[in-house]
Order: sequence, then C-alpha cells, then structure tokens
Amino acid sequence: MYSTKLSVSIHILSVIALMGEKPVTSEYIASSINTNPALVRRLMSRLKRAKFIETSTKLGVMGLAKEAKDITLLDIFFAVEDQTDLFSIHGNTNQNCPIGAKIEITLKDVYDDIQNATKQKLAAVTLADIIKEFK
Amino acid sequence: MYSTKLSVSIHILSVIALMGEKPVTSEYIASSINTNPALVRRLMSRLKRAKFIETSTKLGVMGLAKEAKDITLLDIFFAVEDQTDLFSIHGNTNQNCPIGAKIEITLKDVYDDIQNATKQKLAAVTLADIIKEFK
DNA sequence: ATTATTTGTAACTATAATAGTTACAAAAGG
DNA sequence: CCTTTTGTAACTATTATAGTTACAAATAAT
Repeated sequence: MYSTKLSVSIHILSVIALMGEKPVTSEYIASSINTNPALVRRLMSRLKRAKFIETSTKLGVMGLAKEAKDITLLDIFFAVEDQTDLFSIHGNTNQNCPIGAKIEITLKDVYDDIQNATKQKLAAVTLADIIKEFK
Repeated sequence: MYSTKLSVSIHILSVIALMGEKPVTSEYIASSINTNPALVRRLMSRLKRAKFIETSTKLGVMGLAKEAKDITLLDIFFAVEDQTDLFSIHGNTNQNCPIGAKIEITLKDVYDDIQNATKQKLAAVTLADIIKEFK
C-alpha cells in the first residue's frame, strides 16, 4: 500500500487508547505524529464514522467507543482507505488479443486469493496487540 | 501496491511464453497491453536483468530464459519493483512522545509478519499457473 | 560492409494520489 | 454568551506512476 493512512490511524488510536478516559485534542495527537491537526481530524472523522472513537466538539476525543481488542487492523484499513485492494491490475488491454482479453479476470482471481491471505493476517492483529508494546 | 508494474510484467511474460521460440517485439507486446513500446521495453530491461527472458537487438525477445514453472510472482515483483514493502509506515514522529518514539519499530514488526505471509503466497504462484489459463 | 530493425535508455510531460496547510462555520461545554 | 474544538472544504506541494518522444548502439541479414 502506497499510503500511510493505516499507519497514521493506528498511531492516532494508540494515543487515544493510552489516554483512557482523559479527553485528547487533535492538536495533541498531531504533535505526537509530527503533523498538523487537520490531517488528524480528517482521519478521526473516518474513525468516528466507523464507531471506533467518541468525540466531543469542545473537548476533543473522549476515548475509544469499543475495546481495543475488538478493533482489528483490517477494520481500521477499511475505515480509512477508499480502496479495498492491495494490488492494482492494469486495465484497457487489447480485447482482440487472446491474452489481453483474459488477463484481467485471470489476475483478479490470482490476486484475490493472495489478498485474502493478507486480509486474514490483518484481521488477526488488534489494537490491543499494538498498545501492549507501549506499556 | 499502488503500481501496476507487476501486473503488466506478468502480461509481458505471458505473451512471450505463449509465443514459444518465435521472436516477439516490444511493439507487438505493447499492442496487447494497449500501451507504448518504450514502457514495455523499460520493464523488459528489468526482466532481462533478472534472467527471465532472452532478447536480441534487431529480432526482439527470443523467449523465456527459464521455464515458466520456475518463475514465481514474487520473483517478478522483486525484479520490477524498487521497493520490497507492501505497506508504508509514516516516519518523522515526535521522539519526545513515548508512542511517537516506538510506533515505527512496532509497526515494522507487525507489518513484516503480514508481508511475509503475502510474499509466501506470491511465491506459490508461477508464470506456468498463469499461462495455463490462456490455453 | 551496408542496411534495416529493434533494443536499451534518457529525458521529458501528464496524471493522479497522498500529504500538508489554511480557514472557518457549527457544535457544545462551561 | 464565550471559548474551544470538531468537522470539512478548498487549496498547494510533493511524489510516484504512466505515458511519450527521441536516438544511439547493437545486430541479424543481405
């Protein structure tokens, strides 16, 4: 994956998890990541929509909306990434060529199988496994 | 993976494999992919360096340099991609924050494990498995 | 040897995704 | 009512990929 959205989101959730009940602002989280608050809020917005966190205008993030052990990396991935694929297939092949005509569906099958294995691994790791490392 | 280099390279090698002994030009291959010859040659150059194909100035690609069953998707991936990682980790975190200081190494460990599973799957599929679909 | 053809590569443009930034209305706690 | 923060829009900057043009070097074939 080209983007660091998953990685940054895990960072955001880790900070929130470790603060427990204590409210945290996007500004505080941004300082830990060394980026700016708007970028954090953009991801926070997705994480809130996925019901991972509780926020309050005025106070900031109130904490996790579900237990860390019930949030998998795959859940986070789906929450913040628009695409669900890990590999890209080139399109617009020549349909008059027997290979060009069949390559797309062939690669899709092969890639799907590989991606499912990856997703299973992502689903096997939870936020709880990550924050364990920070204690 | 954001790029389609692996996917295009598989396409290139499939065309070459199916042509057998008969020489093919980058122009012919490009027409199957619906792209231009220079892009194909750029990838061909990598595939040649990896000893997957034999080329001849003047005649074009002479064929595979090793059997299709001995070329795995992982081999092709390493041949044409500069990076070996599938996931990106954001850097430049705040080292004064306990989480910022440890997130990078923590994510690296977690991601490495996941990526190894993906690479194993990529290594389990060969070019022979792919071209079987075109016959 | 000469010629025609193709690779191999450099240099460039175009496109698209991500990352980073600024700004501000709306919400809500105090 | 005031202050603070979210939530979001709009924008710029950066980077990777994809696509294109051009041409020297290599080489098969005559």
